[in-house]
This record gives sequence, C-alpha cells and structure tokens, in this order.
Amino acid sequence: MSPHRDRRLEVSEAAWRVIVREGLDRTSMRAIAQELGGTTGVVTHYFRDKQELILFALHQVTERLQTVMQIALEKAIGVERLAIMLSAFLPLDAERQDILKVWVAFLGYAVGRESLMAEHQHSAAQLREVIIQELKALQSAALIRTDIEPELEANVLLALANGVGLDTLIQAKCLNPEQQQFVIRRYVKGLISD
Amino acid sequence: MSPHRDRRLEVSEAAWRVIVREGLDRTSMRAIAQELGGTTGVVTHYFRDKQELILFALHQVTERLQTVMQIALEKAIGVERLAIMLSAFLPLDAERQDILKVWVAFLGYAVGRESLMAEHQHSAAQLREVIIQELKALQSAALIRTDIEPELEANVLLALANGVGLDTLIQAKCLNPEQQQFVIRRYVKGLISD
DNA sequence: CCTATATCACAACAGTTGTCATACAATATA
DNA sequence: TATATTGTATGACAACTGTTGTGATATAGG
Repeated sequence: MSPHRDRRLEVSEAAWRVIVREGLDRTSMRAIAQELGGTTGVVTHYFRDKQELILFALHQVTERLQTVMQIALEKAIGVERLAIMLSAFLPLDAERQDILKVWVAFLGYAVGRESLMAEHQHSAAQLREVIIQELKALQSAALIRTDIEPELEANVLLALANGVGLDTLIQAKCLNPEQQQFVIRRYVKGLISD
Repeated sequence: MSPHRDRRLEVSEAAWRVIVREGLDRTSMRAIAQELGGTTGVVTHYFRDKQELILFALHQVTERLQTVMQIALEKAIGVERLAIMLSAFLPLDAERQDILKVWVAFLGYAVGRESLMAEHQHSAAQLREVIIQELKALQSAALIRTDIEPELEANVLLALANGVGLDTLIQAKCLNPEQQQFVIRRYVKGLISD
C-alpha cells in the first residue's frame, strides 16, 4: 500500500481515538492533529474537508465490521456459522467496543442529517444482505425451518445483536460476554428445523 | 403547575424540535431561542448552563417513555400486557419516532462522557426494572415458563425492542409497524408456559 | 546540482459558540 | 402610586471552530 494511504489511515485512526475518548463533538481538527502528534497541516493535507474525514472514518466502521465478520465466517459452517457471524457484532473485546462506540457516536450525529443517515442505511443494508444470504443457504440445506422469511428474520437477528450490544454499551456489565453469546445462540437454535 | 415550570418545558420542547430537525450538534442556545421565538436571554434565564438544559431534555426522554408505557400498561393484562409494554418503545407514531431520535442523539453525544452515559444507564435500569417486575408477576401467575430468568429475559426483550426500533430509524421502512409488533409478539409468545 | 513534488508547520481568517452583565418591560406587592 | 420581583431583550466577551494561504523542509528524478 502506498505511504499516502498509510498516513491517511493514521489520521483516521487518531480521529477514532479522540472520538472514543472525548466524544465526536469534541473531535476537532486540532484535537486530531494533537492526538496524531502533528499539526492541523497534516490533517488538512490528507483530507480536503472535515466532512471528508468524518465520512472516511465512518466508512471504516463498516469495513472493520465486515472484516471481523469475514474472519468469523471462516471458523465454522452450518447453523454455528450464523451464530458466529452475529456474535461478530457484539462488543466482546476492546476493538469491537470501540467500533460500537464510534458507530453510536456517528449514528447520533446523523440524526437530523439525512445524507449521513443514508450512509448508515447503506452500511446496514450491506450487512443485512450477508445475513439474508446465509439464511437462504441454511434453508436450502434444510438446516433451518422453511416457514421463516429470511428477509424478516435477518432484521430480527441484527436487531437482537444490535440491541444486546447497545445495552452493554449503556449498562456496563448488565449482560456479560457469556450471556450475550448465549442469547444469540439460543435464538439461533430456535430457527433449527425440527 | 407553576408558569415557571411551563416556560421551562416550552424551552425544552423547543430544544427537542431543533434536535430532531437539525441534529444535536447544531442545537445552539441561539437556535433554541430562535425556535422558541425569543432570545438567548430567555433560555439562560430558565437554565443556568447548556448542560443543565441538555440534562433536563434527556430526563424528559425517560419521562415521556415511561408515560407511554404507563398508558399502555392499563390497556391489558397477562402476557398481552407485556407485549404492549414492549411495543411502547417502538417508533410506531410520530411522537415515539421523535423520542427515539432524541434518545439516539443523546446516546451518541454521551460517548466519551461517562457522566452522561451514567444518566442513560440510570434511565435504562429504571425501565428494565419495570419489565423485570412484570416478568416475575407473570411467572408467579404461571403464565410464562418457570425456567426463564426475569433479569436476563428483561434485557433480551428490551434489546429486541430497542434493536428493532433502531433498525427502523436507520433503514426507513425495512420493518413496517405490523412487522415490528409481530416480532415482539412472537418472541413473547415463546415465553408462554406449555 | 537542479527541480518538482510531497509533507508538514504556522499564522491569520471569519464565523460560531457558551456565558454573562446589563437594560428595558411587565406584573405583582405594599 | 411607589417599589420589588420577574421575565425578556440586547450586546459584549473570550474561547473555540473549520478553513486557507504561505513558507520551510525533505525526498526523489533527471
């Protein structure tokens, strides 16, 4: 990868750190530059606007999320694979906790900004499609019940994983990691064909 | 109620309108004052800080949510009542959509601000307690299975309602109102004792 | 060596922010 | 009627924001 791209990533990652630590509204160009150990000149050199920087950081959320899911995807097959894919969204380690925090910060920032909300919509639709395909495949293999609608169920599964993650972000330790995974797995089990 | 309180509410509601329309970060004192049809002097007269105003508006989210749930609470009994209580969190009408938007905006704003996040935690715990009590009552009446843990299940139920609501906020019309309620009711049905 | 080009530092910019002091108006109280 | 309290308006203040331009430095190619 070109050093240009590397430096861009470094700036974006500095932005991430500031967002997680201080909040999105306190993430100014100067704060990012300071976190990076440089000046605003560095930041403005790699990103035209602040909006371009924000958008880049937001896209990285989706990218990281897909990476985590992709890795999980190769660990198993069948119904277990579905459970692992969904668990990828849970804030089970520090990295995924940060992803969730940044995601929530951006989502709140997107309220009242339809263009940014559309970005979230696009990102969510992408992840949703992966789950739908997985459900259809499982259905074709007769591993899960035939009376479920993949489109609807994909939403429910994502909503559940999402909700559990959010709950964890808000109420520290209200659902421990084992319970989070248990909840997901228990729901997935309910999809198995009798 | 004293006119002082009324005016305070008017200011807070003006703030709500700006948040929903423009986003929390664009909700300045001057924007609120303009929405109110007054000046910043009015706002500062009823709220010492911006933080005091923000906190008041946040508390109103919980209050409204509890009101909606309280109303729903008197409409039915038994398992159906649980379903209705949970449906209170769904963005089924314009008011609840606004509540959700403001809530999400505040949640994103709370990232990196542990004091504000603690407020969310407190609010969530309050609503969670209501669900727990309902579950315990249903369990005592032998209406739902005895092998479920009310504390855990309350979290799951709230996570599901929460996730479905969020999904709706992001992906316009991905789950229509009927589907949202169907998902909740289906899950609640699964709790009924055989 | 010379010259592009990329990288970064720094300063100045115009605009917005929260906050506060103060002045004016309305209303109640004595 | 005179006074006090309360509500509202106005403007000033310093601090901060994103952005832009200028210039220094380093690196690479010819």
